[in-house]
Parts: sequence; structure tokens; C-alpha cells
Amino acid sequence: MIDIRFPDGRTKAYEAGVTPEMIAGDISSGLKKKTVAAFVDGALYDRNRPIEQSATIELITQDQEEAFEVLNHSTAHLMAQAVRRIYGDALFGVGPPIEEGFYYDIATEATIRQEDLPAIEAMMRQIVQEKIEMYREELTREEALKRFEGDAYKTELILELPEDEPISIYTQGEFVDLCRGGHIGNTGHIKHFKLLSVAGAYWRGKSENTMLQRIYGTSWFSREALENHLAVLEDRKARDHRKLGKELKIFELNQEAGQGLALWLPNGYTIRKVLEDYVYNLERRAGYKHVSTPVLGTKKLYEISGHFAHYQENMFPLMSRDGEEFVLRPMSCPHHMIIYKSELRSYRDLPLRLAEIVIMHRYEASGALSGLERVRAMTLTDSHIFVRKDQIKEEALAAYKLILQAISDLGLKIDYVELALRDNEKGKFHDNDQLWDEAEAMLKALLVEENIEHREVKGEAAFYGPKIDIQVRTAMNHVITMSTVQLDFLLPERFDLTYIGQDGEKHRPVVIHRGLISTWERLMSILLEQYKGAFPTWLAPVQVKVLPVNIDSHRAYADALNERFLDEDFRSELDARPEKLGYRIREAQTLKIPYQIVIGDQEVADQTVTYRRYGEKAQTTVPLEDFVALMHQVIRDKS
RNA sequence: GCCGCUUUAGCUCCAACAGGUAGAGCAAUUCCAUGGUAAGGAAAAGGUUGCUGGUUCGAGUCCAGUAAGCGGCACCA
Repeated sequence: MIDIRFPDGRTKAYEAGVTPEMIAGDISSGLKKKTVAAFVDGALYDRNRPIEQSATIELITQDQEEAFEVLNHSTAHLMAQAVRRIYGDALFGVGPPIEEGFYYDIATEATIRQEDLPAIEAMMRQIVQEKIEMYREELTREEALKRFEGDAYKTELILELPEDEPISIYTQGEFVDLCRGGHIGNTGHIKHFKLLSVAGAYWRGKSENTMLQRIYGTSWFSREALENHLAVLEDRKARDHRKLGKELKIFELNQEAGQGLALWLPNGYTIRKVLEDYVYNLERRAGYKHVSTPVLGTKKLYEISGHFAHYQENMFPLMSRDGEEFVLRPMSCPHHMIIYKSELRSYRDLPLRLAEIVIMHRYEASGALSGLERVRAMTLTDSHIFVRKDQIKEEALAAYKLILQAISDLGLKIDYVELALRDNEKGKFHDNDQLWDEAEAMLKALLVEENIEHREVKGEAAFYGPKIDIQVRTAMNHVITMSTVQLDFLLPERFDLTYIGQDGEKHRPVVIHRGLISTWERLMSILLEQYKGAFPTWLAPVQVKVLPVNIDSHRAYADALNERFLDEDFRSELDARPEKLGYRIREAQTLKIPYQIVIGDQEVADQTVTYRRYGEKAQTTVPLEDFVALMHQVIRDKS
């Protein structure tokens, strides 16, 4: 007999070999149904894995996060078994649970297409019907290698596991897989799943390796949960900025104009201009000085900065004319370094905060391009803050806070903060350990002191220094870098930047690179998806649309209203086309215009305005002056 | 860049389902309709079916190449 201790501290004796499933069943049949797996002395145990020694147990039930992982992990195995039944030669890479489901990487001669997924799903259902038990076994490395002889993928994985630890494998019917485990015990417990897509994926995520076929799927504990998730996926499609950008005439991508080279249409440019003005004013009040520099620079400038050595792959090819070589700049730092050097700087001049709306070009891999989210010509609200060492913390923090403000004003939310550090990969980062250590320590200290929750990621730093990246999650559930604060001891060296200190000697400043709210392109994609195209009034390309009921008899007042609104700096339009009122209303709604105003006899007689807020059915009639005040209020509040 | 898929009018199209030389809705144009919160009616117009080549008497339809787009991977603001 062994003693099983429960989370509440009570213990109970069971026969050795008892399983979490049996223990749950012993407590109640409801709990047995809901139990997916268990933590046994903190280790993840399958639902049906025998417990051989006294231990503390914590059952994992369906409502827990780990349960979703266990279910999806098991569903990945279920799918693999089905794939093996259909494609006899199939070998498998890795098949983990992921945030919204699972995938499994497959190597097979056959090409698996989207239209093959239903057949695989059907086979999965059959295996579910067969209620196959999933057995865990622990082998030595030699035994495991023997078991997976001829399977290059699993062999490679086994060879990388620690030598002295037992290797677990799972057998479900005729199918055997190498796996750390945490399984639901029987294929019969898997019910509500769907295969979603096939894609290519490099073996072990390395681009020099062969490419496997990856099937993505998702698995849930109830039909409602599955359907709910599928509805979320549908909603994401409706939010896709590429679709909305076309419908609302925000931007255009065109094969002739060039891959990844976005054209901003009038509506898009209007929003962009509002954002530019917003950022300009925000920065101005925060003590930034704005500058403007060219998109072209000499090759030499980028050799000095180190970009040419470290960043060339991401740059458009060199141009040369009359023996001089130029690059299309991928960043603006070198130009700002030159501006710093344009005069002798004193310690009193620091911090010097240079800001610019920078057009830059990066040669992104063709497969990386995606709407406005990844482009090759982009405009960044960029800044370089030149500081003394003793000002680093204060200025980096101020930059961080400015970022928080901008993100909040735009109605966005930070998903997480990342501290990106270097790793040992040669050539990727500049070579001065002392500078690196110092810079990394400073950023770390800042985050810790300010209590900013963050994740450390090695190898993600810029070549010139570590950075704090602010990550947001798009409505498409992509995590992307929105803002960044980067510490740079290197460029000041390379450009030999100095300032005259209080002591009359030359000193080296430090540069803080700061990206405020990504690029206009990426920001636009995020905003479109966030608001589903229904922009808050301060951003909307058209804020008010004035519709006279009768395009003759109500025209004069409608005209006067429109003129008044334009005088108030509202982006107003009059729609007096010879179309039915219903038609004009429909169009205004389709274009998601925040305030739609209909003018008829009543309004003309009373000098009032009847408006309808986008997304609402209600019509409100107010005196003209009240409406003007309301609009000013709404715009000021950025709502 | 890599794997897979897709590409028909300005837009949206499982229109052309055994290869016989292209069809709809919306938008745009003209005419008629004076309309109170999501599409009034009519007419006429619009395409060398992404591009290049091949097979065929004949190609939107089959084949090859190429470009772009899409889903991912790798890369990244």
C-alpha cells in the first residue's frame, strides 16, 4: 500500500499502481470524468499512469490550463496515429501542444494538402471510437534507440536527451511515439477537435534542415468550446487588416508598384497624418528636437556604424554612381550620430533627444511580407537620445513612460515586456564584452527597480546593444514588437562622439535608441485589426457625414453644417448625391463613419442636429452648438 | 528564402462541373425616381482569364517556367 496525499493535506492509502483516474473515481464519478491528468509530486502524470510510491497528488481537471495542453498533446498523438494509418511511410518530428491547439511535423513521400485533412480527421474519429489505451513505458537510451531504429528524426531527439535519465515512450495500439508525456490515457477521451491547416516547417526550426509537413489542429473538451474557438478564428478573418484596408481604402499593395511597398490612399494618409501630428506634439512636449534626414546615405556611413557588416542581408543592394557608393538606409541611427557631431557638445547639452519620422528600406525575405505588417519600405517614428552615463536610467525610464502613454492613447495593450540580451553566437553582435555587460546590467537594473515585469530572451539583442522590447498582441493573435528602448555604447565609439564635461575633458556619451509605436505601416495594421476598421473619432478619416434627407430643400442647412464642421477642424463630408437616403445611410455605415448626421425638415426648422454614432441604433437630436462641443470633447478624449 | 495552395472585369465570386474561344452581383457611367436611418428602377459599358512558353485543329480549363498573393517555417519594426 502507498499513501496518497491530497492538496488539502489529507492522505489516503491505495494499492501501489493506482492511477490518477482511479483516485479521481474514488472521490466522485464527476471528478473522474473531469480528470485529465495529474501532478504527482509535481511531475505531470498521465491519467492512467500507475503511481508506485507514496506521493502528493494534484488532479488536473478540464478547467485548468494544463488540461488543455494535455488534451491537445494527446490529440497530436491521435493525429499522428491516423496519419501513419493513411500514409504508411510517415515519420514524425515533434508534435507539441501550442497556445490554441497543437501541431505535428510529418515526413512522408506524399504531399498532404488541405483537402486531405477531412480524411485524416475521419481516421482520427475512428481511432477515438476504438478507445485505444495510451501506455507509458520507460526505456534506457539503448533500448529507445533500438525501438526507433531507422527513424532518423526520433533518433536525433533521443541522442539529445540526457544520457542517464530514462526515456519515456507511449504506445497506443499499433502506434508508438517518443514522448515526455502527460497524456489523457485513452483515445476515447478525445472528442471535439478540428484540423485547421497544413504548412511547411523546418526540422528543428533550422532553415538549413529539410522541411517537414506540419498539420495544425485544435482540440477542446466540449463542442461549445470548439465552436467558440472556431468562431474566434472567423472573427479574426473579419478583422484582417488586408481585407479592411481594401474595403476602407486605407492602403494599396500592387505587384507593379513593388512587393512590400505600400501605397497610402487618402483615407490611410489622413490617419497617418493625425498620428504624425500626435507623435510630434507628444515628443515636443517631452523635450525632443525634431530633425529630418535623407533616405540615402553613403556606404561609408554604414560601414562606420557597423550596419554594413552586421545588417547587410537586410539591406537593399548598393548603388554606385561616379565611383561613390550609396545605400538605401535601413535605419536612421548613423544620420543622427552625424547630427550630434555637427557641433561641439557640452555636458549641459545632454540629454539631447533627436526625433525623426524616418523613411527606411529593409530587404525583407519575400516570404515574410504580409500586408502592412511586414513591408520593405517603412516609416518609423524614431528617436536617439544622447545621454551621459549618469542620465541613462532616468532617460530610458522617461522613454519607456512615453511609450506607455502612446500605447494607451492608441487604445492598445501591452502583452509583455521583453529584455533582449546577446548570446554567444559569433558575428551576430559586436565584440566588446565589457560594454555589453555594462549595458545589459543597466537595463536589467532599470526593469527590476521599476518593478516592470519582463522576460529575458537571449540572442535577441540588436547588434549594437541590449534592448527592452514592448510586445503587443494583434487581434490576429500575432505577438509583435511595438516599441523598443535600446542601450547603445557602441555607436558613440564608432562615430567618436564626445561631449565636454564639467572637468573640461572629453567624454563619451551613450545613445538610447527608442522606437515609440512601431512603424506607421505596422501600427496601421494593428489599429485596423484592433478597431475592426471602426476607428475612434480622433483617428477616423471622415469623422462626420452630413446627409440631407432632401438634397434640394435641406441642402442649404446641410451645407452650412458641413462648412461649420470644417471650420471647427472636423473631418466632415456632405453627401448630397442624388441617391435614396437609405442608400447614403448604408454607405456611411459601411465606411464606419463615427458620426452620421441626417438633416430634414425638423432639423432645419430647429437648427438642430440629429446624429447616430457608429455601432449604435439610437438617434439623438441636439442643438448644433451642443453637437460641436460633443465632437470637440470626443476628439480631445481620443475616444 | 523554404514547403504547400491560390491567381477569371475596379471589388466579391465553389459562373463556365468531359478543353470548343467568358458569366453574375456590387461599384463606376447615363437616364428616370424628392427619399427620415443599411441597397428605388432602367440602359449601356467593362476581361488578350497574373505573365511567358508548350501540348492540341482548338486552352480560363492540360503541362512547364515565372511573378505576386495566402497558410506556415526561417527572419523581423
